Amino acid sequence: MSQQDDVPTPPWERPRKRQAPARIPLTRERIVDAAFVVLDRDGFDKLSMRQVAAKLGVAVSALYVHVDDKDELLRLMYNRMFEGVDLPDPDPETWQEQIKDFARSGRERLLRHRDMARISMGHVPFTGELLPHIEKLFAILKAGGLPDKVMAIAGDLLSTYMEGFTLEENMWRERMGEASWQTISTETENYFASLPPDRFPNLVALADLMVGETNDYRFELGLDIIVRGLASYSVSPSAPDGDEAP
Amino acid sequence: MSQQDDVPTPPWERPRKRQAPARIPLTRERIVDAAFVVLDRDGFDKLSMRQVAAKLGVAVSALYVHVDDKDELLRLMYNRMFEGVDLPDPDPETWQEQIKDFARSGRERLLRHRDMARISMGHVPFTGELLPHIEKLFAILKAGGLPDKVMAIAGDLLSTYMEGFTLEENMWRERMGEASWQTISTETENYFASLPPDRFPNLVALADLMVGETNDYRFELGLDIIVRGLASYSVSPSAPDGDEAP
DNA sequence: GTACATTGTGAACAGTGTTCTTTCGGCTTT
DNA sequence: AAAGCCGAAAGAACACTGTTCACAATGTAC
Repeated sequence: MSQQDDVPTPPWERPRKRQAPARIPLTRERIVDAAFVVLDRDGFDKLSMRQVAAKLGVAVSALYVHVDDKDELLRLMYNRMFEGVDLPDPDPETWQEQIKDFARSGRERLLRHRDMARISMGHVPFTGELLPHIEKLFAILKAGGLPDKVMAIAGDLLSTYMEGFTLEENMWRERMGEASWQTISTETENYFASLPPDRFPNLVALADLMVGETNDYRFELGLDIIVRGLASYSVSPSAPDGDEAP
Repeated sequence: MSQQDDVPTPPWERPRKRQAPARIPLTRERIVDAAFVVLDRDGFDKLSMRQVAAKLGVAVSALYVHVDDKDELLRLMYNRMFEGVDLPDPDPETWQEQIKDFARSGRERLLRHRDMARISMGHVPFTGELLPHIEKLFAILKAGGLPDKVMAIAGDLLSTYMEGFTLEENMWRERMGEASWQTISTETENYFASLPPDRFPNLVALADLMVGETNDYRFELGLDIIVRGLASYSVSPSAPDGDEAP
């Protein structure tokens, strides 16, 4: 636990000037790292400052030197999600696919850590770090020929769908952690299918489509609906790219 | 606080047989009522079993006779949201408006109580009480000529948007509780407008549209985008009702 | 080598959800 | 009418939570 009983390191072993950091200094980065370890292991409900401190082998109060709040810690975790995001340059030909990629990579990032969607939800989505991404998203939408008022709401629409869908995904998996996904989905499908068909004809009929399909497939479909809706507002001549419905 | 030192009420003052229910019995209903009072007064973060008990003038442990969990209490609050919901019978002519009304009334219900959106989020949306509503929503979508696979995802899409949008609404108002809405929105607009225009041309240009518009307007617009996307999948001949874009 | 400022410590405070045992009140049964 | 009973409420306790405080150790600067 304590390394105080080591002999002092001889001078010729000290590489440059002082000492190689024998005791790794506590930094925001290390705290956030530890928080993610705890999150993935214990879930959001058990993510406490004490657990994070324990993971680092450090007293709780030490965290508060580097982090104001638990809220700030969560904000740092939230911001980390956007590290390395790189949206492509807007292309009027493929803007719909570019928008979809934006949402896909968002969902991917949310699924990377357990309960991440719960942290993401409940954050006003305008921390300074992600302004560049919003800007680029807007650029893509503009390239698609969308009017300003639609652009102004499209960001909310997309992130809301992406976060909400992923949150629901997360919840199904969390709420029944023991049983396998296969078990749950067939059980749920059977439940819907077993409802009285005179009162719930549609629920019975759609039972397999509601839970039987892959989450990936359902996400894609919802995404396509949104993008079609956006495209219907496009004023650019090349908006309907062939497979538009009506 | 305690009424034990009262003299016993003389018999001629007892109205009928016993006593008029001097001590109103604790029921789930009364507990949920009190919980809503606390919620509206103190917000979700301060909604604790102890506060609810205090509101009822009762010990905390008394609540657990009627309610298993805090989770169950939240579930009861969630279910109350759907009391009195009455969707119209499906009409192929106006299904788009019917869908919109569904989302509008949902948002309305969510805004009725402070932080209600946070309770709603984080509930797998299939409690038995609201199966009838989902069924009827499906009926409306079917009347609109939507294929089965689209119907199966449309519910998620709509409720996700409705809840996510309202949650964000709630958050803006909560996070800066003191200042007026007017103050906040102009401040935010100024912030966006003051960004360096070479790096954030779109954010600067859209500043007024993003925060200047009414929440009602922005909600309607997002709703319209979704419904247009849904309608683009309709196979019924009367789907495009005139003002469809392409 | 001494002063300083930063960083980590341990204890404490005010809350939280939940459970346990005890007490009470109103109802039924003699 | 008295006795008993059983569900419901009370009170205290447990194991947590986020956060703050005064104090000790640490390494840096003069």
